Amino acid sequence: MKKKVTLKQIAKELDVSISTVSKALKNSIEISEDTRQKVQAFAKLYNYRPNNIALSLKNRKTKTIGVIIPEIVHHFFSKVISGIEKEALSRGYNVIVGLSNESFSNEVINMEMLANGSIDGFILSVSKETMLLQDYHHLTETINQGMPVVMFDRVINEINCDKVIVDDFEGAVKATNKLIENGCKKIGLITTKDYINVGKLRTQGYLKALEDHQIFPEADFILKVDDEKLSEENLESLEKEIESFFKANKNLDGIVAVNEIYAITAMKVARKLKIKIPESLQVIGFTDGVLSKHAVPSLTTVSQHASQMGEKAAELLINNLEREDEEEVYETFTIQTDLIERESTK
Amino acid sequence: MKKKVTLKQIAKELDVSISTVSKALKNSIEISEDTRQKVQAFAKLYNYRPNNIALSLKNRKTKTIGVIIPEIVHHFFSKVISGIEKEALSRGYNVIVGLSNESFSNEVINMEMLANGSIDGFILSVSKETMLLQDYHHLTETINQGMPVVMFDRVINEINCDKVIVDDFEGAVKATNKLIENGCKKIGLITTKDYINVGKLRTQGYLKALEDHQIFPEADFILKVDDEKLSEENLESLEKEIESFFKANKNLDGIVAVNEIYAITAMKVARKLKIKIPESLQVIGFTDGVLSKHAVPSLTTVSQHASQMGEKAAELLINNLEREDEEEVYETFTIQTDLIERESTK
DNA sequence: ACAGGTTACTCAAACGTTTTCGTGTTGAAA
DNA sequence: TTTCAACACGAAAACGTTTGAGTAACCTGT
Repeated sequence: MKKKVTLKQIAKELDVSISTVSKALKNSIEISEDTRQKVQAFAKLYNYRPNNIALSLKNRKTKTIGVIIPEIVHHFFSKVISGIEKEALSRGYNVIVGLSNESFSNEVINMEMLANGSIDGFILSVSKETMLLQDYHHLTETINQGMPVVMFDRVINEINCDKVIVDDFEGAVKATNKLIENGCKKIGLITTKDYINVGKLRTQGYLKALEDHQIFPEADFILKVDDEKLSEENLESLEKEIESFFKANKNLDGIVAVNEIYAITAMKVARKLKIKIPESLQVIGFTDGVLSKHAVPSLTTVSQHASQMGEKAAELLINNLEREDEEEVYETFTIQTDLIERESTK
Repeated sequence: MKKKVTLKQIAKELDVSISTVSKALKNSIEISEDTRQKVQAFAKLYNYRPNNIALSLKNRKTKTIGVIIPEIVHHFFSKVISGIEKEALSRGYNVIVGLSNESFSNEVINMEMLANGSIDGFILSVSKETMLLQDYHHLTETINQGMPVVMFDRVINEINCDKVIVDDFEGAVKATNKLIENGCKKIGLITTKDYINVGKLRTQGYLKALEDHQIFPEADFILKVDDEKLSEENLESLEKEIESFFKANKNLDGIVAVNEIYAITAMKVARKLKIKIPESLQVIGFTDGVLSKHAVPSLTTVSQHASQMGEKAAELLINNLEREDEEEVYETFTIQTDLIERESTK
């Protein structure tokens, strides 16, 4: 077991100073051709690699970015991470992830753990609890300490930083328009409670599209799912809610759902109620995940280009980190959505 | 913007030495009650937090573990990560992820990036390409340098380190037995090429179960999917392969598929061919992901307890890191599978 | 009054780098 | 022979922390 070799050890072996070794490895002209070769050969032989931690300490930067997300077992978020990772790797950065599990305190703990020198900047999407509590002190504090932050998807408007968001409003408009074009007259919406920003925006988009087509929005056609009681395991309550929603509104011929699970579950319930898709009910979801692709019928969906979001977020952060001048102009980048048409619409 | 405060700054402000500040904050008895209070108050006021990087350098350990996986947009792997994260957080460790994207060179690059001091140990599942090439020098080298490694799921037997594996063999036996119990006579297997270890083991389990019940294994009943040409987007080739497999073996009444996608696709093809599930064909998959849960009919599946795998892997690694004595006894921990019965079997 | 013992601190080294500045040796020009 | 640049290298500081060893100042007992 040969431990990692350091400059000091090389220096001792070759009977030169540490500085000489360092310079030789950097091909400094201060060092004679002779010693340079000797040092480099030796370093290669012992597979010398500079110690990252020492470099981080010296340079006051770690070349690592911290990512905090609510959960990772989730197509959207894992896709965003893979986008971040891709961009990070290509620019020589590492990615360290923290999971908040939708909990405020976990989010705070994770950020504090990372903010003490471990990383150069944050990319994050806040937890539901944080949005509910509206307590952003951990965000303002880290930003105040001079650590750049990029928020994505679930962003906080009051916080002054770079942001990458999906054009949720426009996505919902597109989806709703599509259904209207396809002849739907009674379009239902399955959405979340309003404190989730993206749910709210999508709801607004849905309403806008109706308005544009002079369709009067029926309050009954909107189901706001209470997903407090909804866990990965407990999907039955969701099914029940949707089932009574369908039963209460038998004449629905189109559904916009603000996420994949809602859409898939709606299709499942429709099947149970012998409602034919897409003949008598057309369904459009959000988030182009595995479920949409593999469902039967496959689900028409609004793609949010999660990977692209991640890449953009990483790009903004790294640009910020590597910018010389300290001008603080924050950018909000909007990712356009695409409607991916599959079998659940005509 | 107030930058992070250091010991040195506190020392200067209070006109004491750095050591005094450090000791005062650690409640050392060497320091008088008076100064201790003064220092602690000041530190609290300025929200002092020790710099992690400096600590890492000093202690020669980073309290960070590196995780290398083939891809993250994948229910199994993201679940493993969440298990790792959970255990890591509770023991004060951070998690830094590298994605190999099933590529050997990416795996090597990622490992090299992290092995130079950034982390204390690795948890990894090797890429397909690595298994194919059978080039493990990056693994042996890091282990030789004294960096602990824990492999999970896709492990290399030749490498001497802690391992966490799924009892793939037994899982396949259970699945196959279940089908036999349920009255299936002609059970097909949809599997991968043999170089994927887990695919191989599951194939062996399938064969063992048949043998135990004196059922002669028909070579025709085994489909080895060539997933070189299979991407996330390109699922049609898979569908075609399975369709011709079904057409060539019309009398199949049971299917064991070694992963979720194969199983779901098999169900999709069956539906297309008007084969009723579970009446005339029963299907069991592996990996209890979202697809299994939400498919119609929902899929009976062999659960691998991915999250538990992650936790165990992290536990093994951290135990190893924190063990005083250097006894190198490597453990291989096997996670038992569970058969989760749903609608795709009788 | 003085040895010996507390008390409350400071010093300095160490972790592994990079980099500025300093310095001894050489060779050549004056 | 003197002077000065060029060359090749070393010393030391710095990043932020911890910690063992060193040291003043004071107190206690005889």
